[in-house]
Amino acid sequence: MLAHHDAIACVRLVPIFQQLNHDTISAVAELVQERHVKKGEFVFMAGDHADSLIIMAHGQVKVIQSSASGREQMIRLLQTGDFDGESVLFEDAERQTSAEALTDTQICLITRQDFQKLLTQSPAVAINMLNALGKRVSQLEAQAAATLTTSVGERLANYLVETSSELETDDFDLPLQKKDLALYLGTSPETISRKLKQFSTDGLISQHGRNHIKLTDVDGLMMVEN
Amino acid sequence: MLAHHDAIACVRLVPIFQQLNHDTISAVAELVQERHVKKGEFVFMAGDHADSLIIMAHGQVKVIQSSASGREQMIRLLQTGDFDGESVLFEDAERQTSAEALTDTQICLITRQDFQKLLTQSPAVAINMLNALGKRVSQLEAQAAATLTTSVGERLANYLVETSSELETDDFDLPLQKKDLALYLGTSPETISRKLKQFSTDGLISQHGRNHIKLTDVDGLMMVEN
DNA sequence: AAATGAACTTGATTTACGTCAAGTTCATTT
DNA sequence: AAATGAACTTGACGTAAATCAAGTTCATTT
Repeated sequence: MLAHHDAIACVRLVPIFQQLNHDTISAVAELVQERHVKKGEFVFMAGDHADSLIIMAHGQVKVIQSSASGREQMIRLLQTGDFDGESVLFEDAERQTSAEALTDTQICLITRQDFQKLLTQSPAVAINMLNALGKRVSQLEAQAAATLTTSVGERLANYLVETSSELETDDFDLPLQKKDLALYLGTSPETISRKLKQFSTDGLISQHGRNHIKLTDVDGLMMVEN
Repeated sequence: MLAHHDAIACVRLVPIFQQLNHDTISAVAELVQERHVKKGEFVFMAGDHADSLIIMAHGQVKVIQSSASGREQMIRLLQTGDFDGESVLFEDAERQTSAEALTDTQICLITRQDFQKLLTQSPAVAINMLNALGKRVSQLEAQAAATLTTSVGERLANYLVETSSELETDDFDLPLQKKDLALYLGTSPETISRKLKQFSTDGLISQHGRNHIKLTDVDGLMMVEN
C-alpha cells in the first residue's frame, strides 16, 4: 500500500483528475491503486477479468490483440495520461487485449464500482472523463479518415510526428518493433523497413535500428506525401 | 414550441436519457428542442456555430466532410439513437462537417450550456453519456482495426450487415449513393459497383439500383472473405 | 566467445484496387 | 414526351504495396 501523498502525486499526473479541488483529489487518491510494471511485464492479459480502469501515470504500454488465427495486432500505444478500459464502465467482461510495458511504467488503477461512485459524487470528474472520451472519439474519427485516404508513407510519417509530440523527452526513441508498427499502421514490416530507409535517405530521420528511431526533421516529416 | 408531452416522448426515444426517473426526464424535456428535418434538407452545415448536441430521435442523416480540395467524404451515417457533436462539450468552435437528412428526420437539440448544467445535476445522464461514448470508442477501434486488415469486399459486406441490423424496418433499403458508400469505405464508386455485382451474382443481395440495396442472405454476407 | 534464433533488410514477383475512359440508365426539368 | 445531366456500369491499364524468398544483423543464451 502507498503513502497517501504518493497517491495524490500519482493522481495529479492524470488529465481526467485535473482541475479538481483538494477534497476531491484526496477522495480520488483514496480509491486509486498505484502499480509499477517493469519493462517487458504485462499490465493485463487477454482473459483477465476486466474490472478496473487503467490510467497511465508514466511510461509506455503496447496494447495488442491476438486474433483467433494466432496473429497479433497492436491496437494502441498508451502514453502518459492515456487510459484504457473505458468499456469497463458498461460491461462486466473479460479483457480482449493484452498490454505489455515497453518501458518501466507507473499506472493508476480504479475499480468500476469505485469509479462509478466517484462519477455520481463528483460531476467534475464525469465532465473531465466526457471531455477525454470526446477527444478520443474525434481522434479516432480523424484517424479512420486518414487511414482510408492516405498512403503508408504518409501514415508512418504522421504517426512518428504525433507520437513524438506526445512524448515527454526530447530524444525520440520509440521502443517498438517494426512488426508492431507495421500491424498498427496496417502494413507489413518489409514496407516499414523500406519507408524508413527512404526517410533516412531524405534526411528526415537520422537512424533506425532495432526498437530505435531518431527524428531529425519533424517539419520535413510533416510534409511527406508519399 | 412543443407541447410538453411531445418533448417527453422525444426524450424517451433517446438512449442516453433512458432509465431516468420522471423528474429528471421532465427536466431534460424542458431543455430539449425538437426539430423536424425533411429529406434532402441539412441538419447543420460546415461553418455553423457548433453550440448544440444533436440526438437522432428518428430517421437517417449523412454526415459529410468537405476537404480543402473540394472533395466530399462521408464520415458517418447517423441512425436513430445516435448523437453527434460530442466535441461541442469541450470546444467552442465551428462545425467541420455538414449533415444532410436522407429521410424525413426528427432530432433533439440541446445546447452546451444546458447539457453541462444537466450533467452536473444528474449523474445518471453523465453515466449514460459515458457509456454511449465508451461504446462509440470501442466501435471506432474495431472499425479502425478492420479497415487496416480487410479487403474492400469484406468491409462492404460488414457494413451492409451492421447497418441492416441497426435499421428499424425489415426491408433494407439504404438511401445512399454509391459515391458516398465508396468514400465512407475508403474505396471508389467503380469498385463498389463491381463488388455489389459480385454479391448479386453470388446470391447475397437481390438487387442494387440507385440508392437501393436489398439483402437476401445476411449470413452469407457475414462470411464474405474477398 | 561461440551458437542460436528473432528481427530486420533487400530484391523479385504478384495482385487488389485506383484511375481513366467510354458508354448506359434513370430521374428531373422544360 | 423530349431533353438534359447526374448516377451508374463496364472495360482497359497502371501502380502501391502485399507476399514470397533469401540473405544479414544483432541480442540473448550456453
